[in-house]
Amino acid sequence: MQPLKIGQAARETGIGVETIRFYEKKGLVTQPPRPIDGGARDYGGDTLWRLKFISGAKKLGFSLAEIAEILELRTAPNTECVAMQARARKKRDEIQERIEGLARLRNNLDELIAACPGRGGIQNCSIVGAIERSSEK
Amino acid sequence: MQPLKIGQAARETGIGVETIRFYEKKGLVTQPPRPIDGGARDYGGDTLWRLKFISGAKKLGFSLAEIAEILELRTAPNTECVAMQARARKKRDEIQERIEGLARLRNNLDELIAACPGRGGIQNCSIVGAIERSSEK
DNA sequence: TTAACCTCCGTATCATGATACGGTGTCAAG
DNA sequence: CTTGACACCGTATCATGATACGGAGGTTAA
Repeated sequence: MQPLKIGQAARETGIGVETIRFYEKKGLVTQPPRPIDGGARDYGGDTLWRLKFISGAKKLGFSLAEIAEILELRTAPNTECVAMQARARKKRDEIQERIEGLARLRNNLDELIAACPGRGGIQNCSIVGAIERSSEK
Repeated sequence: MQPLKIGQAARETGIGVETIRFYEKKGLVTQPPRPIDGGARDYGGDTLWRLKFISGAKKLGFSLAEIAEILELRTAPNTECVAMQARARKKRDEIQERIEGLARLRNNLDELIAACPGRGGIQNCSIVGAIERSSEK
């Protein structure tokens, strides 16, 4: 397997070159060693796997900090599968809470929109008034 | 009506003093003029109204940039109520989209959690494998 | 009168997740 | 042998939404 240069790994994963370096600085991936004979570093193998994992986990709503934790979890010996399951559950519940909060928000806005007559000057707009009052809640 | 000092306005609105100053720098509220006789600025009247509006709009999920636009809208003469209604509708739709995206996320996680046996080493964890594969989608 | 508390203001720092810039080095094709 | 495309690396900048710090000066109550 010939070495995968950073630009190729970037194309492969859909992550920008600069972003890969950024992940290195953050410790999410270890910067591959420079070959003894010089030349470009090899971003294949485990590094590529990690980059793909990061990309996938981000799509699932995990923050970089959370991803870092999960990656450590995976690297640590003797980690049980159930620990990973617990993370996923926690994240699921967080997402559920965010959904519920947003749904409440949407319902509030629906009420405001329904109550607004949609004509006249903004000085008497019921939405503006309602937003003002909502600061008290 | 005696003047409302920044600290009092902060308590009244639940916004920090530093944050009010931050909103001034951002142009969300105009810094009230200093009284001719010196002393503290008066954060009552329109300024207080704006601070309350900002607080309320934030609770409805509007970003500071959006709030700034809405406040300009309200300040501009001849703005129609219907323009405000359109903003609210747009925001409502954005929130709806975010809800749907998050719900998809939650469903993905539910599937991962259900598929994971919850025992054994993390090297064979189906969740880890699934996250890796999800980078390709 | 003196301590405690406030205002005012500029500047710095934080978290999160990147992107951009500038310079040097290396390598391969034309 | 030169041009172009990368790699490499440090540093700077962006957006968002704040919070923190330091110091000068005003106000107030004991």
